[in-house]
Amino acid sequence: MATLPSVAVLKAALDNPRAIATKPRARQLHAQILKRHGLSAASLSFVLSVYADLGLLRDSLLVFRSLPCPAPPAAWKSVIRCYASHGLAADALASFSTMRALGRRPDRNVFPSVLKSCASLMDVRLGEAVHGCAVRVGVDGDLYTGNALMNMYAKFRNSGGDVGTGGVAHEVLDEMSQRMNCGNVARQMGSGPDVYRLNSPGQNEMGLMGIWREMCGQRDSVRKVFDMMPQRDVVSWNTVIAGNVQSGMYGEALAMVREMGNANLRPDSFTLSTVLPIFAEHVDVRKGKEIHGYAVRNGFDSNLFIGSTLIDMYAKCACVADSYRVFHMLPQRDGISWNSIIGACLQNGMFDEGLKFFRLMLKDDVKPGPISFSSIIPACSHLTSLHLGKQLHGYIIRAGFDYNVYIASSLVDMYAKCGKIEKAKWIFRNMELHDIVSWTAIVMGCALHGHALDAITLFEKMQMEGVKPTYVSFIAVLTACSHAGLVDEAWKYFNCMTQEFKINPGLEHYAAIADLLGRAGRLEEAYDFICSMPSEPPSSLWSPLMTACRVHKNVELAEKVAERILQVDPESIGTYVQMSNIYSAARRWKEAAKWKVSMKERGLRKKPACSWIEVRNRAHAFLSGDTSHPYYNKINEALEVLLEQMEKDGYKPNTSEVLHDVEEEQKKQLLQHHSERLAIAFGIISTPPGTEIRIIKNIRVCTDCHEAIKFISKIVGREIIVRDNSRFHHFKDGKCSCGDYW
DNA sequence: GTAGGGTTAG
Repeated sequence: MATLPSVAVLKAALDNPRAIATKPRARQLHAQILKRHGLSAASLSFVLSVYADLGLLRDSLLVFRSLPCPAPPAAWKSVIRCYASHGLAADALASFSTMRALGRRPDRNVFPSVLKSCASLMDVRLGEAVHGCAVRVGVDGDLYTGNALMNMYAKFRNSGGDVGTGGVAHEVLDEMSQRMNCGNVARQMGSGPDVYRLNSPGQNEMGLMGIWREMCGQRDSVRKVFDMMPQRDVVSWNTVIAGNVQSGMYGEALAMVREMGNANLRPDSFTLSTVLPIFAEHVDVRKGKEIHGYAVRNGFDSNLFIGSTLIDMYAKCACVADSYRVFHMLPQRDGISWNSIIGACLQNGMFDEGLKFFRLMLKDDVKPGPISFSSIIPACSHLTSLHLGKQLHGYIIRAGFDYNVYIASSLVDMYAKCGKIEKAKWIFRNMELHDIVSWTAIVMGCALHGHALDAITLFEKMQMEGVKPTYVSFIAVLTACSHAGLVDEAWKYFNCMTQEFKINPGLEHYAAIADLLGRAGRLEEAYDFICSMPSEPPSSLWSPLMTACRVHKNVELAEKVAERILQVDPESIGTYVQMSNIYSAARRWKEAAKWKVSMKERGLRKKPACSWIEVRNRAHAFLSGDTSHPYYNKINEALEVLLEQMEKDGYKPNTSEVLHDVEEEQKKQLLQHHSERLAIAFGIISTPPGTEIRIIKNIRVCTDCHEAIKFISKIVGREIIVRDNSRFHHFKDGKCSCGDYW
């Protein structure tokens, strides 16, 4: 049992309350003081300040409520500080109001907490009122108060048009003054300041002009406070610099870093981690490295904040190797360092590595937070790993993160990309709040699964709910139109985007329209449309048209397109392959061979068709004609049995898809062993009857396989879901969800 | 009183 503190210890504690560093010690002190000094307001408010310093909200409130009314100013200060440090801004402000209503004069120590609360509630008017109050009390020249003022005004300025949320605090105040008028403030405090916590957002009462005036005003407010401060420290400079960075005023921010020197202040770790994101955004590794060097010379490189900012900066500049180096050099790591290195991998398309770091993080006993999950779930989407995604989803639910908008959006995307569109829709429906990203994710999901009408309906519903479509969401809705052959709708959205929403169409939008025209067989129109682009079309825009030319057997246009592609991208493997295939399909073997030879001469190799399937948590990959799988014999046997039944049901192999100059029987054999058929046959023999089979393929399904899979789905009575490089096909009962349009 | 990591993209 701990011994009670002696009189000497107690005396020491009174001189230096910060020496009490633990909750039990604080409680001991509390008990001792009660024993020696009784319930005097002075001694209790001393205990209160100790509790508040330790951030013990409950204890602080208990002591506060036991104080005789009205409480001394020091007690108010402690409670306000405690509320503010717990992020309970509304409670902090309510207490501040009550304190003033009771005639307690605030001193300079209380303003930083109050101003911070105004900033976090984004309450511009209240913030200005508190500023006025600080001026009247005569503490606006105080260093801490000045710094807090600048921080607040910078936050207001950077919030852009979000001033409306300030209504929350207005309601607090309105309610406060009503209660004040009713008289019994002491009774309210008795029931605890919690009664002031509100959850309904207020309305924006300010007109556009008002907001505009406020914004212009705040541009200067930060600077005005800065200029008028009688003394400034590093924090003052850092605050203004951070404010500038957050509102995109990079030039001014960097100029101020240089100016700091004239004021005899050296940039510290705060300054550096504030300006580093500038170089990340501008992809300027050279300048970023200079800062890194400065950090090393000044011993800041082991700082966790600098570390994660550096990792992020290098990643954004595509220097992941440097991100790794910084990460491994860190003497210790927190959750954010891990999130940074995971994010660094994912931003650079290194999904497996990202997952590796995620596992190491767990092994290192660092608990993944919401941000870890919203970073790692997209890795499952990219790798189409439903198994892993489900596992993580389970973790997310257990941790209670499933209501986080970021995470929910990434889950919607993950399930859609892993073939589970119904699950994606279910999660979307159950989200309590839909932002533009979650809407876009579900619209895109529907588009990929060929649910074009759902996609369009959702896109319209989104706008009815007041969410403005963006660049990316138009890509999603155009993709939906493109996969369903909805040419008129696509044009409608394309025009609506440019004219109504003033969004400049990007490559992706052009690609969707061009792709659509091509698929619809309007090849010349597509060609002209691509040529109408304001800048030189890249090869990625032409290649869908090339595919369309192959599908619609238009050799002449294909030649024109090939020429355009090779102009911008002479190494385009796809073009050589496509041209060779197009000539083969036209039985112009000589020209086909010419393209193949010239491809070989350039040392270009075609990427092989590959299909894979997850069975019992393992991925099994198959190449076309692949005999290497341990169960190959069984797979082949299954394919034979299936083929027999398929032919009885009326399946006729479409050998025109085989672009080799070989005998008819051999062509059938080649078709029979396309990678997707091997994967499907393996799926049929290694999973329980009746369950769905999910295949992923790296290139488009050929028409013959598409036809064959329809028969197979009916014969085995199972749903077969095939994801190719652009969309999903759901085969069921002899039909495909794409309606044979893909 | 100041600082670091996140979701959607044919």
